[in-house]
Amino acid sequence: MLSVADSPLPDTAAWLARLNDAQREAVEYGTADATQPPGALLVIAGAGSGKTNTLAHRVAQLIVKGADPRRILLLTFSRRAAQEMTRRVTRIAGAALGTRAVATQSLTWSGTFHSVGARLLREYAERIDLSPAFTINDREDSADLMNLVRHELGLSAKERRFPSKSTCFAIYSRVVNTGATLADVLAQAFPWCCEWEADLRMLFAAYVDAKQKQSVLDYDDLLLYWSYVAAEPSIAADLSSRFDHVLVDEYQDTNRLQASILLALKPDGRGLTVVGDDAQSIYSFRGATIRNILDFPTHFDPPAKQVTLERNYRSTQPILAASNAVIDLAAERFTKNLWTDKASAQRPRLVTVEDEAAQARYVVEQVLEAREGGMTLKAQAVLFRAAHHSAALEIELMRRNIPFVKFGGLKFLDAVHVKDMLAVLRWAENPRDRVAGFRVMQLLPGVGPATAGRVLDQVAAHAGVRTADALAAFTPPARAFEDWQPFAALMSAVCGRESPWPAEFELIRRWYEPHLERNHEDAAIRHADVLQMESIAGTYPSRERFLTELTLDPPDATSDESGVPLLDEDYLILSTIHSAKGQEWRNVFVLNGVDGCIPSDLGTGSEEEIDEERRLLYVAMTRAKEDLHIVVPQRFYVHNQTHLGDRHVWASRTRFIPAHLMSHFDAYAWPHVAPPAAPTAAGLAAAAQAKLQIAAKLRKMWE
DNA sequence: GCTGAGTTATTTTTT
DNA sequence: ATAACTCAGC
Repeated sequence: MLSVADSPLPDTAAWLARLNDAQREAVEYGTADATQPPGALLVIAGAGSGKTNTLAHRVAQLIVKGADPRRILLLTFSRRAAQEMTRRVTRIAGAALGTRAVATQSLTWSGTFHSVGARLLREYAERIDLSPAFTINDREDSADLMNLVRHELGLSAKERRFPSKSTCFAIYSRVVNTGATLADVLAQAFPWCCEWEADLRMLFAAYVDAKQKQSVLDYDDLLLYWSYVAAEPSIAADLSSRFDHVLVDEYQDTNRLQASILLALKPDGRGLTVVGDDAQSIYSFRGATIRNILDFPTHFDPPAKQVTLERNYRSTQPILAASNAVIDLAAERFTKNLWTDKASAQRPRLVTVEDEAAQARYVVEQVLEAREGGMTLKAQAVLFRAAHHSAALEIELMRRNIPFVKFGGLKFLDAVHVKDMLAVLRWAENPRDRVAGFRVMQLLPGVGPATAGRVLDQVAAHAGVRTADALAAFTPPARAFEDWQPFAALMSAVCGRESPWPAEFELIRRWYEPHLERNHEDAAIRHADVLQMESIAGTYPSRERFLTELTLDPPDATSDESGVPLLDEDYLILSTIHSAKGQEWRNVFVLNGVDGCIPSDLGTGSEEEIDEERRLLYVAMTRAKEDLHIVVPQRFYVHNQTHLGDRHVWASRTRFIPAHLMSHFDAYAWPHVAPPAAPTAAGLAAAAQAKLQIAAKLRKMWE
């Protein structure tokens, strides 16, 4: 890793001077003349090594050196990363370009794979026989469509229960994203569904057929269609020539399909930059494969240039040492070791508490103590493996009136009332969208699946007739008679665009209000959500943009979760580990550092799965800048995990921190039962060993 | 054919 | 705690 010799500092622009040598090498590689894209570049960037900053500087450098920002494609995996990246590129390039900052306004092709895919597909739709007015189904919608198709095929009336709609969809999605066969996916990830292989195959064929007939795409289709477009000879050249530079963040989380898109865009790798960290690959359940990043260099001839960022700017040395020790036990050898010069006497804490309630109290107490010491709530975060792990803590926080925001878990779009409203809009936007129509009509009392199905068939049969007219002509069942007229009138108004966007939203809301009132005890709270939606709707230029962007970039939570604080207030961060990727906080708590949570009981099938769980813990630990607490409840309450009902289980410390790593931690019990004066390493090791053995024996009983 | 009550099974993480 | 399915009653 040399670079100083190639680009002596005096020649380097001042705005690059703050980067370290490796970062600067990554930024400047092949940019002497940005109109001549260099060969492929792989940046292996460890946690906290300034990855986003480096990528942002590289984009800025390309622009400074003459690249056209409108011809730069900047792809990230998550929406949050996309926003952060765009923000930083704009700021850094703005500073570097001075008065020419206007140029950065044109960095238009920046976003998640899915959102960029959606934009491109709308442009190319006509040429691939796809309606440009296609609507996008989120996961729930897709599962609903799967369900509809399943009933039509008669797969619901079997002796043994068919997999649930979301399981069916998860299987389908995995097949698409990994490119593996259905049989392999079932065997590896869904062994309990193997017996349904033939039926599932039939179901998926019908599902694809239904999507095409209805002009709806699911998330996977955005990638799938894109990859086909990119491979289509008549379009490929046009598509790849519109981007001089393609930069990809979080490359370790891309799957086969995404890699194929990149290769189709830049077959020889010229102009292609990917950044990632193999040690932070935690999305294999979505089909992400670590091979993408490991094999990247050799895809090209000559092989891609590789730069490794190993200096960590985030965490103290003790935190980093513990994290390195954890990841070091992975079966696969990793490509780097992080270092820092941030000294600290405070080792990460490993705190044993009695149960989840005590865990919640411990976190609250520590958070408040830190805040009294001057650390804002926003500088602190609580991380956990699964969204529901924070339930006890959320209750405690509400009880004590501590504001918090939760990332991951329940989504705004998952709330029934939000979905109802959206279904009306989606059906108006795309009359062929059966899921939407199906949902809307069943809001009317007296209309069930059968009636709704009949109406949809009639609408579909009279292709030429406007949906609204077909509705008006329909004779509803007697019980739905009163409500039918206003409903038909509403659809007529909305489909006919009688009131412009966003006024039509209000029309729909007024129609929906009585139904909301009738169907929900807590209508008032839900109504507030609908009103909030209405004001959000007003910020979008059109119904189509509103629907697309809401599906791809959903807001995080509904307002009925007590106290979604205003943005300028201080609040504690609660987040799944997955959603915490790329973030950092001064004070980090990791909940349930227990076998069964990390690693999850569900993910201990194979060596690869276990290693992925290990990387999850690594990601969680490396989020901490100054203080890291891993909390280990001894007793753990399990909900209906088996047919035995709720019960307590005795948990043992996560296997990822075995006895010989304990020297990296301050281990103590809370509240202080016995003073942790000098817990000898041997004593701790023996205790841990005993616990592990008992836990293993208990598990063995059922094997 | 619709609704609501009662029964039974339910695998986490995200675009 | 919830979704999905079945069945009795209208």
